[in-house]
Amino acid sequence: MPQPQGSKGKVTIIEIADAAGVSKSTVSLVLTGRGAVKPETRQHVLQTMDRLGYVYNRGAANLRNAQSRIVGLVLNDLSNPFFAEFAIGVEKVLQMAGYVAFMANTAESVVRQEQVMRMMREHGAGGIILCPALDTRPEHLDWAKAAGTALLVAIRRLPGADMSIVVPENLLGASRVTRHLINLGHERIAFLGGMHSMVVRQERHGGFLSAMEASGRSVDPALNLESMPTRDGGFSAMSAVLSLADRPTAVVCYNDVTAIGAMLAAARHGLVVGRDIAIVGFDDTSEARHVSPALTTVAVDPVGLGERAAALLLKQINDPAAEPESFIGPAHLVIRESCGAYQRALAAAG
Amino acid sequence: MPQPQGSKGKVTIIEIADAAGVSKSTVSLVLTGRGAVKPETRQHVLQTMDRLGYVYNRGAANLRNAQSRIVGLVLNDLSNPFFAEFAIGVEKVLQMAGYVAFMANTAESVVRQEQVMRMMREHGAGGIILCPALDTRPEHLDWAKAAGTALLVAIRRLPGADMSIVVPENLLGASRVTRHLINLGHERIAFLGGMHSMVVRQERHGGFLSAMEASGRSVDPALNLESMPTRDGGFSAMSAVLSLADRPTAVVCYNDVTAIGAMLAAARHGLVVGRDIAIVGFDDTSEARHVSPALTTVAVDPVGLGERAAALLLKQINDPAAEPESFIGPAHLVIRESCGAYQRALAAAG
DNA sequence: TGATTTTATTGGAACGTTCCAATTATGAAA
DNA sequence: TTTCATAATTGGAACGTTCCAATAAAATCA
Repeated sequence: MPQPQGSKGKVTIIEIADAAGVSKSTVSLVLTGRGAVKPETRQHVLQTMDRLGYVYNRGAANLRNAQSRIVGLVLNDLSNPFFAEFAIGVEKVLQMAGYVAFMANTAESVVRQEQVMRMMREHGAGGIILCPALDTRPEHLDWAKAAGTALLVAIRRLPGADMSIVVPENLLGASRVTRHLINLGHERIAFLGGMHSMVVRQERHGGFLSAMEASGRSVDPALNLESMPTRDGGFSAMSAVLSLADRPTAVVCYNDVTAIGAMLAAARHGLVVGRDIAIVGFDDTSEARHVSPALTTVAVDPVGLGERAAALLLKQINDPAAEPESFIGPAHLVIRESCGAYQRALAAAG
Repeated sequence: MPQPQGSKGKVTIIEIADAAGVSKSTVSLVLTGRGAVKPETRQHVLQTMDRLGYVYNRGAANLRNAQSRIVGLVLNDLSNPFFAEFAIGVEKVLQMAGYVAFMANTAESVVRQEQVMRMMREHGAGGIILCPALDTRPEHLDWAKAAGTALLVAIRRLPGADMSIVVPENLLGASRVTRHLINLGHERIAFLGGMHSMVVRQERHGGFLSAMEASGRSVDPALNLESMPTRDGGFSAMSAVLSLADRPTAVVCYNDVTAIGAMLAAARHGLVVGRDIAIVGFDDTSEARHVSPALTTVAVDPVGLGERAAALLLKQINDPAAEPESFIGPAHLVIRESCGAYQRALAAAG
């Protein structure tokens, strides 16, 4: 049985060498560009590769020199556009650096997270960017130090783990948007959404508290409500708030999706958001812009965070001795309609 | 200089063998589970691995048996939530099958697409799911047949390429939503958005035409407008339509994002969408639900398409001789407010 | 020209695994 | 027991690459 060219058994460096009449070492040299090889030889080898449809086997190469140029990206929730944009940023800089990325979605499951990270390691990932699933414990990540694998935690800070981190300025962002509401004259302000076990909530709620306290406002514990970080969660938390005897006049939400749920609930109760009640979110997802009234929120540039995370990881990979480093991404206020600032300005002008 | 355990040089099968007092072959057997090995031996080897922090080197293993369990996922636009959800579906079934996925975003660039596919191949991807960038030519994909790599095209059909395909029922979906408008009594209906070179547009426009013709409506070529498939594109195309002397009463848009742009333009012209004019989209992205008025559109279940694509690719990988296979995913009408059906029903009832 | 440096090329031993054929241990049948 | 069959285990040759030391060819210098 004759073997049709390139049908099954991949063509190797040796076949290239034979076909081009040189040694495999020479072919390797043109492949890696490391040694000195006569231009005409290089040319000839190159076109032989082209002719035979050669494809470089990095697995084999890595076996010897261990520099895989693969990194893993592990996301807790890809269905959230925030993480999708984060992924875009990560992938962009990796691609430019000649790396390729494994990607996995854990859907908040620590066991899936464990599985995919192991898988990625087995396949030779030289580093991993992890957006940790909800109840990830720092000790779950100890293998990284032991194995010398670069590991970077992003978006959700992992308390107690000393490694590189890329997160947005949750505290400052939340305190800014709260201060904005205070400046608009609100006294009773609620904080709504997210579960208290979430670090991100702790940070954002911390920012909320600090702004409240800085302005001398009192914080009513009845106005601090947890919920799942979903639209439905926001809806029911807001409904609960509205059934209170002493309603708040403004609500700071854990993130945009809970804020949108909260807006729905407010509308259902016959309130006009932005006039009868102020609602603000966090993240500035694209939905924030399109919802009606448009949502006042805090923008954190997920693409930029992704780029930063990737850049930091690459640095860590290339210099394993480097100290863990942190990047805290800026968070700026985006004023739209849901806080009522625009209406108030109109009223003031009129 | 002593070598601290597990610091740099990864621990190999041989070190496990030595530590456990067996041969590397035995270790390999417990690893692959292929041969017969005494339960107690297996146990002992297993815990030795655990103790020394062994991680399986699949690269090395693949060198010999070539079954990489890696597949690539190449997306033309991850920032579009539609593709993010598609990716979720793909990744889910891959993960369940014990595969790991490379992921890359081409941002509609064929050269990036070429690069990442080559990269993935070099890293041993056994198959690739490709959502092709805009002007991908079928001949760009010829390497796949030659190299025997499983390749599946998703979402955007590639005319002239005979390979497995997973796409939604664009034609039927568009004809359904058009028929819906016709049933609501509309006579002059425009088709708006997308460039005519896009296959998806051709299909959707085809569906539009077939519904129009089936109902005896005449189609005015002036009511067929191209635009970039973006919000801005939708906005300007809609503006152009509205400046026409003989305006349409309904507009079928290429997809949700152009439809949302069109809604903005209509509102800017003082029209109330759903009352003064009907606007419908395609895809049922999450924005469709949240925009106001909520967008009537066609849902195509991107997660399901992703799952199907992955399943099909795995099948193809495991049986390379199999014929190319196609899956055309269902597309069903989602009636919300922007088409005015609800108002019309109210009016009829009152 | 011959001696010397520089530039190109090359075999062969790794790298961490699997697989085959060969060997040894175990248990059942005689 | 001895004899077989069967179950466990093992050494060594692959797999496709890189790297090192060694060699061959070409260029430079006296």
